[in-house]
Amino acid sequence: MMSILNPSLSVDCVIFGLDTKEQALKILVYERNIFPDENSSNKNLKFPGSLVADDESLDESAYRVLKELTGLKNICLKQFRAFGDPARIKYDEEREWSEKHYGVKIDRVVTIAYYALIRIDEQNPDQKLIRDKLRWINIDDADNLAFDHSYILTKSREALQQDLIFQNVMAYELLPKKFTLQQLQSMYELILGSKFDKRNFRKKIGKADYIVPLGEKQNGVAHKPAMLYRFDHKKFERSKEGIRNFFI
Amino acid sequence: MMSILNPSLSVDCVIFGLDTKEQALKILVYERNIFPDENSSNKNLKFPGSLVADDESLDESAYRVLKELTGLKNICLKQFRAFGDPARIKYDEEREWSEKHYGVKIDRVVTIAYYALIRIDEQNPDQKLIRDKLRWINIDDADNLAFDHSYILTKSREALQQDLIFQNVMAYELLPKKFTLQQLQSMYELILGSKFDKRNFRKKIGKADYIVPLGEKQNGVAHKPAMLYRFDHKKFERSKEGIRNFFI
DNA sequence: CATGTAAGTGTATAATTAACACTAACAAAA
DNA sequence: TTTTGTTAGTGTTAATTATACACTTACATG
Repeated sequence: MMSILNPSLSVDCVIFGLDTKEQALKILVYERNIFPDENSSNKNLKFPGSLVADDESLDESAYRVLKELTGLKNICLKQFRAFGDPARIKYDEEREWSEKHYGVKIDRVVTIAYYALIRIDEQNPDQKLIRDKLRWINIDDADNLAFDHSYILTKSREALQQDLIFQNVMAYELLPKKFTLQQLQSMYELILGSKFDKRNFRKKIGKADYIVPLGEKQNGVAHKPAMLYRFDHKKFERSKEGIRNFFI
Repeated sequence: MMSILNPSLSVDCVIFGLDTKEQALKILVYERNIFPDENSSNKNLKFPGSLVADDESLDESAYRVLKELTGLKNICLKQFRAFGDPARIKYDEEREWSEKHYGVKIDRVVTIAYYALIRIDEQNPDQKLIRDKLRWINIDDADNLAFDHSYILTKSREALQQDLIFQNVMAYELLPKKFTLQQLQSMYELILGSKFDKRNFRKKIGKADYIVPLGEKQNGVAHKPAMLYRFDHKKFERSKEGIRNFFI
């Protein structure tokens, strides 16, 4: 039994996925069909989202969306910004689609935006649950999305970069359970959009006790096999308690 | 002519004020009288805020609040978080007050929170405009505020600290036009809640070209007069363009 | 067994941080 | 006019961290 949806409040989820094989950062988009002539553009693509039910918190709403639309759970969502321009809904077609979709009259909608990080991995059973209207697109191709979602994307990426640099966020969700240091470095590079020196990177990693080497190596690769590592969540949490001594 | 207020959307402004004389960080609160027996507690105190009008953006709404309630303008507001627990309104008295105040039926309200920084300064003419229901309270005394405003305060302070450390935000709004390095250091210490070494602090400041010494010194003080400095906004903006080279 | 490919490793230099104590300049009081 | 109290202002050293840079190793494949 669904509660009443608030017609002026929504949540939207920017879901970043790291494609380790393609070495690409992608986002999950929901495809509608409200502009039939625009198959080549992104006007039909939006982020997974929903109006907020009157008895749920914003976080609950975001997790509900994620679960309903993608089947994903146990992933970490982070609220990063509210978007409330009265003209966010740009086209009549979009408003009509929304009204039909939610069954309520819609005027102005303020959306609370979240981002999440997951890995794109065919071995990952969760992936099967993603519905057919959803698909991954490369983040570099994600211009001109529906509503103000391109702007939301820009802001989400800024927030992610900030969090990655300064808070060491949950970016490890993006990697497989066992990963190589090259994959780790590549993740940083993809998110931050810059390259790092391999040796210096590994020196830093060496100091992080929460990146722990398994005894194990890659196999089946046509080159020197890399050591596999895992991420220790407990040690990570403990390390984050360390005092910040930065200023200015 | 006022537009229609959205009964489920509000903005709230956490306004930090630096009292240079008292060396204290304060916040601006609005006093109501809905719990007559609670003069000693903070249950009657809330942040300046308002429901959002249907034709204004969130930012516009926040600036309107600020101007209507305090007369302040030209100060920088920063959105930092949305708060949407359905049980944010804790007491019937609060709901009744809100309904009477805004003249609409109120159920669940999601608030978008902003913070701002200003200096508390009797020479500052803006200060005269602050209305009688508003007053400054010391940030350390600000427990048990109305609604979830104590929680909002905690989060706003975290956001401010983050922004101060990592972005070098507009904290210079907190200082008088001409300030001493001691005042500057004290501002950092009050916001971040820790102490710094004077010499090391000044060494860092020395590298920031946007803190420029006026030729001038303090006078009338019963000790060696300090050099006065000013803040150069243009140089500051330029310096922020510098590439961030942090990672991990 | 030759080839291609990514893994893995060390050092020297520069830059930054952290810790630490005395003298100088003023107003007010004696 | 001298003394006292108070805050301003200043430099060095040692430790840590950041940066730049090139060759050898281990595997799969042909």
